[in-house]
Amino acid sequence: MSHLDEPSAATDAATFLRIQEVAATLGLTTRTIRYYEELGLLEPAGRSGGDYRQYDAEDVERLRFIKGLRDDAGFSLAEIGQLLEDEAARDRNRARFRSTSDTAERRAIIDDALGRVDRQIETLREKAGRLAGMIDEAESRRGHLLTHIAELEAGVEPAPHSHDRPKAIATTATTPR
Amino acid sequence: MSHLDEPSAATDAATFLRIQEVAATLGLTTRTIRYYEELGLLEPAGRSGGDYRQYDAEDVERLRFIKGLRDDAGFSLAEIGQLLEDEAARDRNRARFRSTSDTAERRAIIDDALGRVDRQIETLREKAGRLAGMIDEAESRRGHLLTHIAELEAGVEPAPHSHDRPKAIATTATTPR
DNA sequence: GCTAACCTTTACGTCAACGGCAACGTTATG
DNA sequence: CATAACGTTGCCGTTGACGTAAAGGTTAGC
Repeated sequence: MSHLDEPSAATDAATFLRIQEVAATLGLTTRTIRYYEELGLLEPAGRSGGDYRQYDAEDVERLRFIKGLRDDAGFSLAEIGQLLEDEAARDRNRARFRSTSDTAERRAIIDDALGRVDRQIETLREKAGRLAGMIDEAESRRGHLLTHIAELEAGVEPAPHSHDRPKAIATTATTPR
Repeated sequence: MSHLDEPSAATDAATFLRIQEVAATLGLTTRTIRYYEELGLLEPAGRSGGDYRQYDAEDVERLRFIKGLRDDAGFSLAEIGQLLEDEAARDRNRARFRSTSDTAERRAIIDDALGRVDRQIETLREKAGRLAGMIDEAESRRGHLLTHIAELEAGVEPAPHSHDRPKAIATTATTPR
């Protein structure tokens, strides 16, 4: 650590993480992180003198979000790329944002970002809705099972009811497996 | 579920669908359906004399459920296999269920199925919970953007703040979003 | 009973999402 | 300054989830 950074450099190195540390915190592999970068899903905050990737807290958050979209929401990396294209554009906007003093333009940029986030939220809500539908369906099946139990409890005789699966087709010799 | 089976079985063939019809109704390909069968995710109700697969309504429902688990919940086919191993076992149980008159045993079988369905529901709820968490997170980001807009509306002048990303090393990387 | 449209199995091809080397440079530490 | 531990790019391998084509057999309509 003989580099000349700053006079009061105590937490310098701590603010940046190397790829292995990031991978460990998030439960990913370094290969996966590099692959995501290769796909354009993220770009590390910086590089060291020897070209080591340096990640900051924002990068880690972004990766955590990506992992969530992958594991929790089940999106493909291509879809995730679509959802994040937004923020990538926003990152590029930040330079313009800082370089302009025009309040109207700043407002426009933020409005733009807001629209993108709203699209993200809607996409997630859509998925959550369909998932909720599936849960309802499963609970319906559960209720049906409970009904069957109730029938048994009521002392229903094992009558030879015939609402089971019909034998087969009547064309030719049916093959009962 | 189904009405009484009339002796006048004119809709015999109609109750069974061929693979292409199933694929069309569900928006799948025949290849996909055969592949799922190959993985043991389902088994068609029967075969015709010429070995054509014959699907009934229950099969279609099962396939729709599989598709939901894949698309809506984002499970892998292996995970889906785990979740359905349940129903596969239940199917096998149905034969025993019908063949026994022992109420206690019937009760045991249904209880077993109930436990499996409960596990399915819990798995789905878990996923829904994590998805809800992500939505909250996204909404939080949205709120933050609104705050920024409010600041602009309040007439905050573009002060030369210097908490942007430096080229190499930062002092305190508090990520303002 | 002929033909088109559908089905069967078998097998190889493909694309996404990584895993796992090799060959080499960088950083931390005794 | 030696050396282990970690990083870099590059490239090939693998697995999951199918697509696609071949070489036939089946079913439905005329």
